[in-house]
Amino acid sequence: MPTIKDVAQYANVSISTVSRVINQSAPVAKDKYTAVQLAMKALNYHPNTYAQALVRQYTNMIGLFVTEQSSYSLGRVLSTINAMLHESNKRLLLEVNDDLQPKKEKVLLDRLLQYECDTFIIIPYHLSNQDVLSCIQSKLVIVLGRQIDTLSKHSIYVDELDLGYRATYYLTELHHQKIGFIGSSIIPDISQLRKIGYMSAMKQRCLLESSNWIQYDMPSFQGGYAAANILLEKDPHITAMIVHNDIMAAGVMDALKNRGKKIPQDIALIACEDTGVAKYLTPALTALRYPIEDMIESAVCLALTEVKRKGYTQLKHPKTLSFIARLLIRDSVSSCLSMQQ
Amino acid sequence: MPTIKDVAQYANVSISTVSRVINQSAPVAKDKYTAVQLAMKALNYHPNTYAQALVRQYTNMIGLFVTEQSSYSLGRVLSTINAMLHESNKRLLLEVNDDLQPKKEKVLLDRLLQYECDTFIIIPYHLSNQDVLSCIQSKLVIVLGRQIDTLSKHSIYVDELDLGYRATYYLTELHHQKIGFIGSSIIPDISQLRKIGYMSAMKQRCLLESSNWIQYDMPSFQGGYAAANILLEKDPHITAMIVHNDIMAAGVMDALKNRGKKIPQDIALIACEDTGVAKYLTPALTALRYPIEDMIESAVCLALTEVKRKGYTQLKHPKTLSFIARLLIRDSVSSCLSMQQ
DNA sequence: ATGAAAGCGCTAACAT
DNA sequence: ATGTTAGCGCTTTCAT
Repeated sequence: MPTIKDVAQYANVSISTVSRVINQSAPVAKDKYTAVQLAMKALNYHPNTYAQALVRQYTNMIGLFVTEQSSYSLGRVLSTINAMLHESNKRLLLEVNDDLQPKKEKVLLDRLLQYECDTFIIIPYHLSNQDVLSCIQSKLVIVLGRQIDTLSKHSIYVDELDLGYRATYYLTELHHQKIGFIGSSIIPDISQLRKIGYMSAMKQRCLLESSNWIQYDMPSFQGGYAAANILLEKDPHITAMIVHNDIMAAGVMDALKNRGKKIPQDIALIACEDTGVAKYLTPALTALRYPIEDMIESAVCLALTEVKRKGYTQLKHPKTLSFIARLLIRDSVSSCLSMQQ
Repeated sequence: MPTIKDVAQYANVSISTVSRVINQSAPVAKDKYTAVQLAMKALNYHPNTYAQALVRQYTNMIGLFVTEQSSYSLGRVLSTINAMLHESNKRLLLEVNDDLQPKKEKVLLDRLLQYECDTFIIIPYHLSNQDVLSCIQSKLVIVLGRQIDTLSKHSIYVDELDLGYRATYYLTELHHQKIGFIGSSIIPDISQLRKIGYMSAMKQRCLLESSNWIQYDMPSFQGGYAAANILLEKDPHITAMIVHNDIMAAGVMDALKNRGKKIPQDIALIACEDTGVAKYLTPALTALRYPIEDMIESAVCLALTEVKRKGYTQLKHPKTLSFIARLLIRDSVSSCLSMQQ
């Protein structure tokens, strides 16, 4: 690999001059300027980012922590971040955990955070807010998907209470009254908020509620399958279910099929998260979808504005850190009035 | 951030001694050793990887290029790589392209390759082998999913001819004779190999083949939808279809449904790639699945053994660079004999 | 066994 | 406008 010295030699100038063309940090005479550019091209020179980072004290590297099979579609998260970082000429250092490895989450997160990134964007999954805070220490970290008060300027999240409320309200508008709620047993915070929304919508519509209608399980196909069966054992008269996510809902659908229940004729189904498979299910699943792209965009804006360096295109600070899920109406919900009772 | 100097001061030793404890590169007296360790803990010291990289001339960083919505499940790829790199204490620098941005593929790949990674693992998508080679130059790159002769030691791929052959053979065993073939119009190399496999299986089973049975389109839901319609217009007597991937197959299923054709009773369906949604479709889709985990494992082994550094756990060189897809039999194929003609 | 010092490739402050 | 030089944090000779 050629170094700045090689370029200087080739172009017959000092290394400072080369540095000046690279960074456009000071005026350089035209002839020397082009000579340097030619030299760089001829030698296929690229500045060593490690040497730059060492002296500049910033790295142009953003650290990202995500979990596979979390509430977000990994592909959307990554390609959105990547596109934005590309524009800003930043690089992405990635640490991915597997959703089946809850214990590795802290280890991997700690590992990532010890690296010399300018900022970190993390999407915690199993970790509690408390654990997240303890990992972060004094580092510059943007947390996605959690509302953390002590990190109010740096946490970006979906209003889960609103999400639960709206899912429920939508069903009640279609005259459903006996509505089951299936939450995730491993991310109780989020399910808790949604449940509050669910209950407040039920109350507002003057509907009864019953603990028989609430069930928690793993956010997996198997979890959904199990939870749906339990729910229907407890109360066979349920006409609708709100399910933690689409994967779990696929399990619910399988359970309903085994019991000879048709969707949406016998049971309406709505998923609180669309990880991407919802539209491929039969019937296509009505679901709430996180505005991932917007959230990521805000996160990256925050991340980049925090790292104040000259010459950056000033990114506008996001107006809001709280986002609203969008209801995607597909084919798994119909009016209770048209149901085969 | 504390530096090695701070640690040295705190522990009352020279920075050389601290370096020796960090790297275990030379014997250090017990008392000083523990003093240094205590100091590192007390100051929460982590060596600056940039400074290390600069002097060592290697970075412990692996660059990865992938495309969202490629033939591979991004999540599986990333979490497998990450787990392996974690064991070897390497970091992952990621560049992701979007499958809808074919032109950005070269730009992003070039960008990645100019960074100071020890090795690169790339999974090209739209790029031709020729383009890939021109990007690589003299860098240490492992290519996944392509059989590139001039890179024979560094390319890891699935035997696509075998894949096409086996998909076809499986259908013929179930007495299908008029078998449609839907390929991808944007990755013609792979479809071409599969088609050769398809034709050779047809020939071996003494079956006719017709150009009416072969169709190419975009590897998307819409592409599958369109291709299936064209195929059935050309020959309504087709009893089975081999489709490029499961997403495309979902489109095929939609087209068939609109035409009142039931799967597998009227048409058998098999996908050449399972990106993760196959099992959620109705009926669950019989598909061939790339052995992603094994391929990634080989890629990382190759990548790490190429970077020869002392103290590495010697990873065994993979025995083979060519992999065989696995047939996952689900519910979208039944015997032609049992069909409603 | 330990410390002093050179140097990895670069930027930036200082001369000129 | 351009060159000289110190120093970023670390590893690695080279002395001792």
